[in-house]
Amino acid sequence: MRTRKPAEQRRSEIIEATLRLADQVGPDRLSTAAIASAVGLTQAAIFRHFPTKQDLWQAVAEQIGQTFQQRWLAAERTGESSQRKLRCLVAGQLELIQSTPAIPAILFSRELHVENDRLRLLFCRMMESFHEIVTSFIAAAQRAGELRPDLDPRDQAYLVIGLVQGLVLRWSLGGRGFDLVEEGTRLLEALLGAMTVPGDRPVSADSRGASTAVPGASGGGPTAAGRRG
Amino acid sequence: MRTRKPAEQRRSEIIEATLRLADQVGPDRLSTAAIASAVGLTQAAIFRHFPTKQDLWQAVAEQIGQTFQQRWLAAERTGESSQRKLRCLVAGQLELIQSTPAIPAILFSRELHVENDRLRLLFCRMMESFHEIVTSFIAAAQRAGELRPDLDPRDQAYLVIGLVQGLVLRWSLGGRGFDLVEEGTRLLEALLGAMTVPGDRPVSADSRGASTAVPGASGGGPTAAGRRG
DNA sequence: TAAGTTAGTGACTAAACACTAACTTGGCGC
DNA sequence: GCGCCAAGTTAGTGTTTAGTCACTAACTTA
Repeated sequence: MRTRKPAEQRRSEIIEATLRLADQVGPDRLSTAAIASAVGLTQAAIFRHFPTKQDLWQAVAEQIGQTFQQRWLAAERTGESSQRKLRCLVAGQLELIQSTPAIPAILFSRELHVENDRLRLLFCRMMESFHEIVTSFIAAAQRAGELRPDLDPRDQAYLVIGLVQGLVLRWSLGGRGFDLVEEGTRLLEALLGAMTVPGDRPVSADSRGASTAVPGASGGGPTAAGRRG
Repeated sequence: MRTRKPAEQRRSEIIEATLRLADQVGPDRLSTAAIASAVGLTQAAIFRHFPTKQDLWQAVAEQIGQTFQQRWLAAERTGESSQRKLRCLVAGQLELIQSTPAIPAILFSRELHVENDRLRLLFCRMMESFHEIVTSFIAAAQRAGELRPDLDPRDQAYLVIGLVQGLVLRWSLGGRGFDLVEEGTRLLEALLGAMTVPGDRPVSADSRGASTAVPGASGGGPTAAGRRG
């Protein structure tokens, strides 16, 4: 018994270690023993803080959910144009995933869904929330004349989400050989290009250079080295 | 020991059972014992046909790959317009996934990738092949004036793939509460709408009614039933 | 400083796992 | 109808897993 810490601190240490290891060995392959040794405890100590392993996953998922929602609110609060807000939202999402790659690993892991219905529903609601926000941004951009008004914003929102998810899967399968945020903003530009009348892109044209330096997305983190023009 | 079958037949029986069960319990949670009892053998018998479990997964993955490529070639061979070919391709992909839901489960499962690099590379190449085909269809449609020529076909292809993958994830997380092909063709229509100049959609307009009745896509049978001319 | 609480340990369990080896038998060619 | 061999069985192996339990050291407070 080396150090002794308050339960709350240990809890978050365990959650953090779980997130880190889930990426390395896979969520379902991850054993309590591996988590314990990463934190610097015995395996039994894990069960003092989480009665079962499922409870640990639940806590991990809730933390992910909170982090996501925080980001989304930040994107919503920026006083930018709706189209820029959308760029900010997508870039933020990709940044978060790039800095915590266990998120797609857990999200994609069918193991967790099979044995933990609560977890599946939690992720399902998260996706729905995200869809609602994207839809609202697109609808606002349409009303503001920034995007073609003849397309259903809810369907277009699914396209944006699919862009993110497809990109993350490709990034994940391909050994993470490219910068997620960079490629994502490029692809979003391609989609926004399609959602704009040809030869008439007032917002996307003059903001293309600044689109990567999204407010609230840089912030000194390991990713997003400020490259604004 | 009831019946005794030739090895090749047993092999495919085991592969089929593995695919079926991988969906139900999750690819990594799936044990050789469960596979054996599903086929009607003892657990040890599995290892007569596959030296290790990884070899079994390899065989499963190769079968999936072959089925996919067969479908893609079928879409390529239809004498339709490029835009219709694209619809056919996406619908076929979604049909295959709907009839074999273990495919995304295996594809998404990070477990398998972590311990089996060959498998990851195989899926990676499959995705690249798919991307190439979609790109070629889009480029051809642009040349034929069916789609806006001012968008990069490779990026647009990634959007199409993202559409499929995002949709499948949503379908998977949401307990498969909707028809994958139906929702997919609807969403593809939304994307094609964006890829077309507003008020000028010659191909998508007159083919919208027939777009769900894609050749080789409907059919009563589970897979590619007879597709007339 | 004594009493109570809490974080952590070490040694354990029962089940599940992939995989092996020696043995047995069904079905084929002849 | 007989011999042979591949398909299949029985009975294991060693390892890994989540979870338990009795115990103890450290912190808190009256």
